[in-house]
Amino acid sequence: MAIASLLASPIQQIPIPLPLETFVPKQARLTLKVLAAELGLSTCTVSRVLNGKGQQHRIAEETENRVLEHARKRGFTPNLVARGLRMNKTNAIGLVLPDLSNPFFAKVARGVADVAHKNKYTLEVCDTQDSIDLEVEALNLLRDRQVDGLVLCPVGNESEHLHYLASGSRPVVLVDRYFADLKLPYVSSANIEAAEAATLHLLEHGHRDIICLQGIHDAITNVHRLEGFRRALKTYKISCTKKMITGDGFNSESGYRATCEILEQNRPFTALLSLNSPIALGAMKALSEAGIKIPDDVSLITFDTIEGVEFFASPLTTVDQSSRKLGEQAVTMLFDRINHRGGNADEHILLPTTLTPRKSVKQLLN
Amino acid sequence: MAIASLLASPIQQIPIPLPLETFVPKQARLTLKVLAAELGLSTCTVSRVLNGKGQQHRIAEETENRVLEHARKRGFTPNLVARGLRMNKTNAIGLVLPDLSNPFFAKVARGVADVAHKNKYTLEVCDTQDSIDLEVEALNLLRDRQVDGLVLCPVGNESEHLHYLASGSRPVVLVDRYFADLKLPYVSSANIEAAEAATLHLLEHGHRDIICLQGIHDAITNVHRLEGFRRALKTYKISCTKKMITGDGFNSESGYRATCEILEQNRPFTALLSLNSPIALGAMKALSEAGIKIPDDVSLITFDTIEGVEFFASPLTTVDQSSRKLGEQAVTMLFDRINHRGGNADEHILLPTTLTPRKSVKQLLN
DNA sequence: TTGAAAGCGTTACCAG
DNA sequence: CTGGTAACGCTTTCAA
Repeated sequence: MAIASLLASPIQQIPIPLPLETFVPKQARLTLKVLAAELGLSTCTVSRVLNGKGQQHRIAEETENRVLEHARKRGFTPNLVARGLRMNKTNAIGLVLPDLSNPFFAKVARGVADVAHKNKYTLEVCDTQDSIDLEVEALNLLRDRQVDGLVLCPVGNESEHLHYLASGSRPVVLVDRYFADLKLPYVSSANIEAAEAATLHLLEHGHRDIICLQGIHDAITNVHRLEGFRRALKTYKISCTKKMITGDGFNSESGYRATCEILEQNRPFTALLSLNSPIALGAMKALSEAGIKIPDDVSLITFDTIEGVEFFASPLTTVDQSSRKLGEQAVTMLFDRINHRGGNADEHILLPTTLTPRKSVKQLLN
Repeated sequence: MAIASLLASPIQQIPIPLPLETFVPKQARLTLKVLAAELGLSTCTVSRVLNGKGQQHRIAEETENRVLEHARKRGFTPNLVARGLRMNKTNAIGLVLPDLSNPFFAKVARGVADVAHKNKYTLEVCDTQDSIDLEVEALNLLRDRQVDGLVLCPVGNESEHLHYLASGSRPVVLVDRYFADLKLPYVSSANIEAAEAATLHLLEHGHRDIICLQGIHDAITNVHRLEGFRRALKTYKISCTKKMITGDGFNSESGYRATCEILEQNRPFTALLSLNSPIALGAMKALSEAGIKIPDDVSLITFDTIEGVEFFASPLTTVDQSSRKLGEQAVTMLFDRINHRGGNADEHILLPTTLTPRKSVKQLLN
């Protein structure tokens, strides 16, 4: 019917619906190709100019200016994924660490991020939540994403799953924790000396019954800190018994539990050495619940500082690592390798630590 | 000479050095193509099987198993950069925030990281170091890297450089700080109510001379917290004068300076409301230097908690945000958009906060 | 049930 | 001084 009436009036025009893409022209993404077309040049010329290789290829200054100007006007930006594929280089590095919400690691991350940025690199971060499975997963993911290198702070005490990294094609640098049998460069703190100094500090203040609250048993940082602990004791001719070491994790729960236990068991002690700050916080909780005062009843030194420790009822004496610097150093070493500025698997850097005496260590008279 | 002697003994064989790559065959990367060749199949078949589209394309079960088995044996892993280019989807999201080493943001980051991981996404993190220039740079970088979406915690009080994000093709969700005139979804805390509750807490304890230590003036979180402050005062029929608000940054320096100033000027006050924890720490430093005790001489409430506040000489009463949840919520909203599960620019979520009374607020008798 | 071939946006080799 | 063309490793039509 409608058609009939239309046919009856041949003058009337029937609008022919255009295919949708004609209405909404599929807004071609602004690529090198369209840029080149608009300029009447080839993509490679445009590419060269935009990458500052104009001189190198003796491109006419006028052409160069035209390209630059037009690219600016059109707001062209290169697709870094395409570039990454082509160049087999993504300009991204991976950072794998156990817990971003732990201030120590957060500061390491900040250090890594800053240096990465200075080197025009992007940072792909994976939080492994203290799980070795997630760590493996993260490592695989970042490999598949073709990152140019990796800063890794491994969790746990197994290095089995890491050995292949040593022979991999992309450089890896460990930070904080590492493994002696692993052929990878690392940067960490001088933990032996740090623990030794801390323990000596206690000993010099007359403490003889010291208990060390440790973290993960086989973690190298833990092993080293224990060694420093023993060394100091030895200097004072004290033999280090099993009873003087307790705890099983770098978290506050472990610190809390361990402290509760030694309290229940009535083990004699006048001082605690805590191997990181969450442990110390846990210990303090246990002590305060038991009505035990720091430093009057028990002295305490801990690794790693805590924001605002100076305002604690008993400001803690701490052994501070340069957390930020650890990150900076690690990623600097990584870039050395990425850019083939040397660096081998035996490059091991240990940053110095600082003992900051506050008010948590009592001078015993004896 | 050497040549002459060589010519003299024609029997002697002169080893012709092979080009290096003949010695070390350029170990072809294990790609779909070589995998397919090894199997005597086409790349697309292999691709389909490996992407679990075997059923969909009715690929013979036997073929499928052969592919799977062989891929496993050869340890094939896909190049995600290539896939990203092809699919125009990188499975990466960007996270832009002012300072990773600030525990609040670190926890937000942790929240984002966890949810991103659950969704099989990688996180590209940029620390803007509280600089608007770095923020712009980060935004551009992540755009060029073709991230599928962005969680942004903007710095500063200008939103000029962010408006274009609203009309961009990739979704963006703001977290913590946002701008009223910016058409972007956000998740933040119920700051007005939080500040109101905190101020009321002080008022109920008899405080009438309260000074608010603020952060960045025009930051929305700051504006809202001030509004809550004023609301509470109004309830008590107190007019809020300029003298009751001071400070100019969300950092400890600002808190320290501001507190020193009001002390020097002898402005009367019995309580401080600090708008974040670094500010509070700065204020405490100033107070302690002046020999002023909390809560005896001055009461203090601060936004955001501090690790171990409970062990402070005067454990601080705090207004706590669910920092981790902020991150989780933001990135959840982001994924809704990335996956086209709806979500519009007007989706604004404000998470509730908690007031935790400790010992830093004195009950005044009057 | 499988394959050929195009194409994502770059860069780089080799010509001219 | 500039351009054609072939990759990079993958996915996806379309065809068989």
